[in-house]
Amino acid sequence: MVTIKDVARMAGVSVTTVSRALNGYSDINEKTRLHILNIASELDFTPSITARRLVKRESRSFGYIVSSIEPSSKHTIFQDTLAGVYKFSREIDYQILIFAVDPLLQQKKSYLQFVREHGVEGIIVQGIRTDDAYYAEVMNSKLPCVLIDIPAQNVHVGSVSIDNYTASRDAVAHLASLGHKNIACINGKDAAAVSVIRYQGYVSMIRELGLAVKTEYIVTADFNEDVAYVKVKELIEKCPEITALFCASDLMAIGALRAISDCGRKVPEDVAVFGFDDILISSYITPPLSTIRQDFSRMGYDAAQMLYEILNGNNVPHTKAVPYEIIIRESTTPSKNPYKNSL
Amino acid sequence: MVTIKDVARMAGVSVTTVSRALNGYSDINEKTRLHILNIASELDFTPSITARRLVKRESRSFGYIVSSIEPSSKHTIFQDTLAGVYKFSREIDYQILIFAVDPLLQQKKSYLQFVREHGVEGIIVQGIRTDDAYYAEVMNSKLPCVLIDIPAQNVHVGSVSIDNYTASRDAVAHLASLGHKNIACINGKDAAAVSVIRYQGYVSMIRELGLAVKTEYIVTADFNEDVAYVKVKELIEKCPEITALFCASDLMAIGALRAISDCGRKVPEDVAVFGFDDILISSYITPPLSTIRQDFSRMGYDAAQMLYEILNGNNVPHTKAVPYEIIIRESTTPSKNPYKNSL
DNA sequence: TTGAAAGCGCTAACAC
DNA sequence: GTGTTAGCGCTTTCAA
Repeated sequence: MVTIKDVARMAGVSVTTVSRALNGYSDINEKTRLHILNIASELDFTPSITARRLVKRESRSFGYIVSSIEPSSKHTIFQDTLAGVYKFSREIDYQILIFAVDPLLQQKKSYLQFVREHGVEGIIVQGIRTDDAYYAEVMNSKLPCVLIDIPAQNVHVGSVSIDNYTASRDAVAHLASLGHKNIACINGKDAAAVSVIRYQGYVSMIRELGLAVKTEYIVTADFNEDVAYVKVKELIEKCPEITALFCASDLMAIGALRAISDCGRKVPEDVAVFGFDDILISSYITPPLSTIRQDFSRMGYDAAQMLYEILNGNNVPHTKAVPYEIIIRESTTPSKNPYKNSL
Repeated sequence: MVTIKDVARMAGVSVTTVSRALNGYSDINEKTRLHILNIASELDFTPSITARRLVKRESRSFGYIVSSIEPSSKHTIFQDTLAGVYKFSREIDYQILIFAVDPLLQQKKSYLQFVREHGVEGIIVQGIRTDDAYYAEVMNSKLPCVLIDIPAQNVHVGSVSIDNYTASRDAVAHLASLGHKNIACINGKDAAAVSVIRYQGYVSMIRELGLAVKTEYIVTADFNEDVAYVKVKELIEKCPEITALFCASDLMAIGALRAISDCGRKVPEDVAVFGFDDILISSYITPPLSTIRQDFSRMGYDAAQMLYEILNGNNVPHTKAVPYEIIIRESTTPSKNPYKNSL
């Protein structure tokens, strides 16, 4: 390993001078600087980030804390968000350390231990629920932190998400514009912040439309496809007058699609189905799903950026609503699916 | 920040003794050890990994090098592999540093610089092609390295993948067992090692079955859905006698599905389609795709494990074939799709 | 404009 | 068993 010492020796200057030359200080003779740079590249010198970290007492690293990295997840949310986080981190030359709060990997370390031993400067948190122990730990520490999809903020905490409330209202309004009056809501779970907000959006638009909010039209399915299948089947049997479903996730919407089909109803003719997320499957399934598209890569990028600003004490809003898109496909509108004709 | 010095002072011992107590050395009085441990936990002391790295000159970290992190990828390969890599790394208490060789993030750093400045002890490489500049760099350096899906090995390089050759033969044999004689091959690209091998498997089984290998039955589509659509459309029009397609990836198979449908043919009745990978969409699309399932999480795990062994100079095979699974769905067999009846 | 010296937080000989 | 000393590779006062 070639160190700064080797460069200094070869260049016939002190270590200090090499350090200054390499870090672009101005109080150095241009000739010496060039000379040192030459030697350094000749020797193929790369400074040790570890040594620099130790002396500067800054790690230039962020933690990316996720509830778990599922090996065979049905969506690419983790990977998309990470892509965004990675992109911004790279721009500011920060490193990302992943920390999965996975009960399966029996937790030897607490989140705080992890953060401290690596000297992580801030963290981005995703996929954690408000009733999670880690959530409290994060909120109570004073480490700069940006939450994705959890609307909490204080002096060191920010949050990034789409405007779930308005998006849900948009979805319900779309269903109503198609003539639907009996619109059910398939929600996730109460411990998920987004669930609550999407539910509120649903209720508010139902009311605004002059429709009644019926408790039997509202079920929760834990963001799970199979649970949704069961719950929607029950729902359709109990309330056959329902002609539209607003689902708080695509996965649940896909379960609903199956349930409706198994009840002998057709989508969208008998029952229209609206999802949330626009995961990959949604455009490939039959019928393709109308949904709210979330740009997780963008959310990751913006989260990392906000974290950087908070870290540097810059006065920026600690909350950010990333744009979303309402995607209309055949699960709510008359079909033009080319497959229909050929199969 | 509480350091080992603070603990030493509070415990009334030397820094060395604290270090020894904390690292479980035996040459230390049990009483002192307990005392120090108490003080340490009282003070909420967490050792600095950075400092330890510097002095021990080992980073306990692996690089995970990918061609790019696509924000909206159509598969979860990156995330699945990372999950596996992460899992093993956690078991041995190593850190993962991601390095995306993304032309879009204009490369300020070379892979070697990255590796050296972080003192990464070994790397796992995925999604890189053999004509990639990084590939050569990796092979020429002597850093321990495990490649996923590239069959290269030497004293410091290992590789992990499924047995692509046999898997391809299985796929073709399956198609033949259904009575198909005119089986085309939709391949990826020659620079991808797996492409070449899958092609060889195809050819070998076609020959073994006593069928003719026809060059016009073999097209490449760059692992791309839309390219596959165009190529397959051409193919079907030119060679209408073809009744089965072996595709080197699910994505291309999905493009093929569309192409066949647009040619007025039906899958699987007129043309059977076989894919490769078993990405998520494949089971949700209509008709669901027969394919070879690859367990990327397992590949990531095994790759990390092999890397660890190589690193430690253990005498293990530098090549590993992870089990695959042949998945038969309706794109090659008569349909039982519940959707069919309801839509 | 340059260098000497101190030190970041930790580990590892070596002595006691 | 425990402490002293040196040092990992780098940055940063402070002097010269």
